[in-house]
Amino acid sequence: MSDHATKPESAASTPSHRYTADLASGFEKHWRTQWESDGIYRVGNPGDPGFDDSLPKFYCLDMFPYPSGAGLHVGHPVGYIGSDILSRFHRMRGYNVLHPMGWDAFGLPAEQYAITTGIHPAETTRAAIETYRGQLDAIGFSYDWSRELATIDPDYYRWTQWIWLQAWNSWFDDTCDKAKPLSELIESLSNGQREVEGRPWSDLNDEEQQAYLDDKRLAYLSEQVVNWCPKLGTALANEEVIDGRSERGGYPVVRKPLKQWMFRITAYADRLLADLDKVNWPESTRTMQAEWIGRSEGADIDFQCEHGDPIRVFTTRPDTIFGVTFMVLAPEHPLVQALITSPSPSTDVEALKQYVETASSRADVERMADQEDKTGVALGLSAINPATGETIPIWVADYVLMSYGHGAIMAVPGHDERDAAFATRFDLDIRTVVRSSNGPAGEGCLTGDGLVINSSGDDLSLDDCTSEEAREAVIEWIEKKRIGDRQVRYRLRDWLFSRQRYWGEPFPIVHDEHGRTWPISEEHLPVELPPLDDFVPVESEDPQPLLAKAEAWLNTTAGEAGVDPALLPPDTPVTRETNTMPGWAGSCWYHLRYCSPNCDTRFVDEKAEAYWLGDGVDLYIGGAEHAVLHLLYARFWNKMLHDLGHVSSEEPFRRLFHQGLLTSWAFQRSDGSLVPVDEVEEKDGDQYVETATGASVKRTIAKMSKSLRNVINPDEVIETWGADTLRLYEMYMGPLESSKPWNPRDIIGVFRFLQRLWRLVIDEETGSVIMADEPDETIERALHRTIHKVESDIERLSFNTAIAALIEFVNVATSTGRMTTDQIGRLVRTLAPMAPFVAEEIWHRIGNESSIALTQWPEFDETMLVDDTMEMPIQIKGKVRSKITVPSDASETHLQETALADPRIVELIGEAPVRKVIVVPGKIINIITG
RNA sequence: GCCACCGUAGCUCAGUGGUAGAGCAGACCCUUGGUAAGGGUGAGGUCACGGGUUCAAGUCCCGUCGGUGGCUCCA
Repeated sequence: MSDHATKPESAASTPSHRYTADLASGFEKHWRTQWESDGIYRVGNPGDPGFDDSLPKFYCLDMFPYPSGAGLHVGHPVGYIGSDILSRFHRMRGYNVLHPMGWDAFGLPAEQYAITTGIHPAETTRAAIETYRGQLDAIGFSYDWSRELATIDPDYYRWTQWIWLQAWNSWFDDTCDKAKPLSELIESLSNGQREVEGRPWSDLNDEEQQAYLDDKRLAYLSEQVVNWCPKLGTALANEEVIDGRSERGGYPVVRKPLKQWMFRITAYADRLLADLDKVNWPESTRTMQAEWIGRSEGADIDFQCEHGDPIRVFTTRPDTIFGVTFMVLAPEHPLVQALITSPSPSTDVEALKQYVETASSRADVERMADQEDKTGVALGLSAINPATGETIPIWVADYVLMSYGHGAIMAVPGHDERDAAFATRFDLDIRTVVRSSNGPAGEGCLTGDGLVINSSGDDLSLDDCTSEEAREAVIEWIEKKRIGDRQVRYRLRDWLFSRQRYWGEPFPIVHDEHGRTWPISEEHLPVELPPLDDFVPVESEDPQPLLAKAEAWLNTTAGEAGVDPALLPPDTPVTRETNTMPGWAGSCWYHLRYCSPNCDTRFVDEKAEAYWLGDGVDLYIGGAEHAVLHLLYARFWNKMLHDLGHVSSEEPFRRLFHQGLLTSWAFQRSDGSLVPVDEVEEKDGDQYVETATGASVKRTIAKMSKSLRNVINPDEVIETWGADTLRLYEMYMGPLESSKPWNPRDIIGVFRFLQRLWRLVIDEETGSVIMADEPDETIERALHRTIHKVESDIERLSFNTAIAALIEFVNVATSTGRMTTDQIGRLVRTLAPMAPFVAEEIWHRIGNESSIALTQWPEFDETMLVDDTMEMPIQIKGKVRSKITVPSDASETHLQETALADPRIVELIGEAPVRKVIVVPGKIINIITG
């Protein structure tokens, strides 16, 4: 059999059955085809014929890729190889394994490309998917391709739109902390169980009712200041803005008021935070999400103002209230706006007006650039510190943000660095009211907790309290005086969900001429993207979504668009929503769709979902760069769908693992600039010079990127070495989670390992199997140890050590003798999850008919893990001085006697008295002398 | 500035309180003889540094230095 593998070698000297790249690629191609036609990686669902739902399940998910035109580089498959090993391992252990793959295919790059080339994003994306699929297949992944999906498929985004409508039709009930259908709210309003600010529902007119409901929805329309990126022609979510620049592309982002679709993710802040304790995720990722959600405990406090209403602030440090020497309002604060229109006599209106205008027009980049250099203007008004009764000035400054708390702060320059910088800049009072509990009343700004001092007033005294006690006392005091109360605040903002681009899911909603919104009914989904051939964003003061260009599609009627006639007469003229959903939409729920990718009656088949996702995805592997974006959004959608009864588990991804970044060598000139890899030559072993100039360059490690020309294509690696070598090398490089550099010179190491393994069992001259009739004892023991080691290493995703164990075994077996076919079978089954092609080939050569992927994982015998005799080191005072060979089960007494009788030990101890002998059976003997 | 992780052979990395390990590179020997060949044998270590705990520390604790990642006007 396997004559596909006996391709003659070009070099006459090479034995014709040696493991070479040619030989490997021959049988790799053969098995790929065979696996595909036998459908061995296909898995059914509960209820399907032959599907045994009493077996345990393993849902092993990869973060699906965005198929870019450039194709895969060797960094992409790192995580995929890891998850494939786990999937294959679990299949052999008797699990039903769901291991799917798909495409995150909406998004900016394809559209940016369309702008320059005019080629429709659908076309480039489909082509990219084909490339990716071919590249992934060559690596030998065990995906169930019958479950393949792409977020751009109308059959897929139909349900993305359906989920969005669920959110649009829901509200968050604070009293039980979960989402409910809006119909329940309407019912409790109409039957009088609930009122609107003291008014019965029936007293509200139609418009008021609508406005009230719209304000409750989980997906709602809101006019707000957004992160507008002129270069990308779209607004971005907070999570997509880094240091005032767009996450993709790094373009400047400015603040602009726009009417946008939002998600009420803040309603879930406490649950998203609390449930981080329920998942098996990397600590760092949980910390990042927790910090992003940013829970702060504190209090709201009202400060009486000279004129008008009191100013409400939020503070986490009520214990420092005696140290409040001024207040600061955000430039967008209503009081500031009011003062500009009707100024008080002491207000410098011109200065104020100018400051507010400058602040609002400044991009966030600038605002953040000068954190040290505080700016601000005095309002000419004052407030009263409720603790001291003193009059304190009110200022306006852009370091206070309207979007957090109440857009106003009580400034405590003695104990807050930002307030301190502001006070110093404008020469305002600084008062120390906390001292360090162990040190002297300190110089500088103590921002932590301590002991409260200088804090006594008429009806409140905090002196000598700890900060903790003082906080409680102040909260109690303000609550009693009814000037404030305890509060918890989150840093998390609602999620801006509209984009002004073309290549995304359209919203299933239309607007009537009165500005009211109407949903498309379920049976008319999906709202398909209209065709468009011009993708250049419209340049205008008021940003125009691209879909506005599709005029024929844009202006339609309620009936045409699919609005329920019971809601709106079919001939009502309506305009469609022109925003599209962001790239994150499709990835929020793809893990659900994989359970039943072709279900056309529901977004996911109920029984399939309950089986595969009853307790969430078992293992989710993907990059750490999604820690607060995709992973937070997907958790939010999952919770929402869970509340509405559509999804079983509270959390989507039970266990999460981040693979490390694959880096590559890069070369640097003496001035620090980078040189492409292909313009560098090696000299004298460890020196590198730039080919063109001969100047010496320094080797560094950098991300793989086109501009450095240090990108390695997996196709080329497979061509040169075979897919098994690529898989093994990527796993052998180091721990899966660490970032590590691709070093072409190391690949040959794992290739040689496969070659030695092959030579161990296949005669290189004849191609026949090298067999022993009787098992060799040493090999048998080593094999049991190897199976044990590989098994426990795979379970903890430590593939590099598992491979090292296999290398050791092959080295031992090679120098010991031959193996029986039974031993060879167990060896290749142990190898199969990591190097499936060569394992399959040998498996068949030793006479098996069915695929190795469908066999059982080999067993090991505990008693075979230890040898009969072992070498034990003897220490004298903690230093190894000698070694003895003893039976493995020797008693402590026997060990002690043998050790003390060892000639070298006798000599070293000499006359010194032995004070103590520590015997750790199986490990070590330590002799303590006087 | 804060948080997390890391520092072991020239490189990339294992190492579970108990003998310091692997692959690659480099050295030597054997085999082979035409462009990434095979086998074998040496060599290579202040486990970043300084303290502590322990019979025993690469491993646990504290500190310092260096690196990586993340967060950062969030009151």
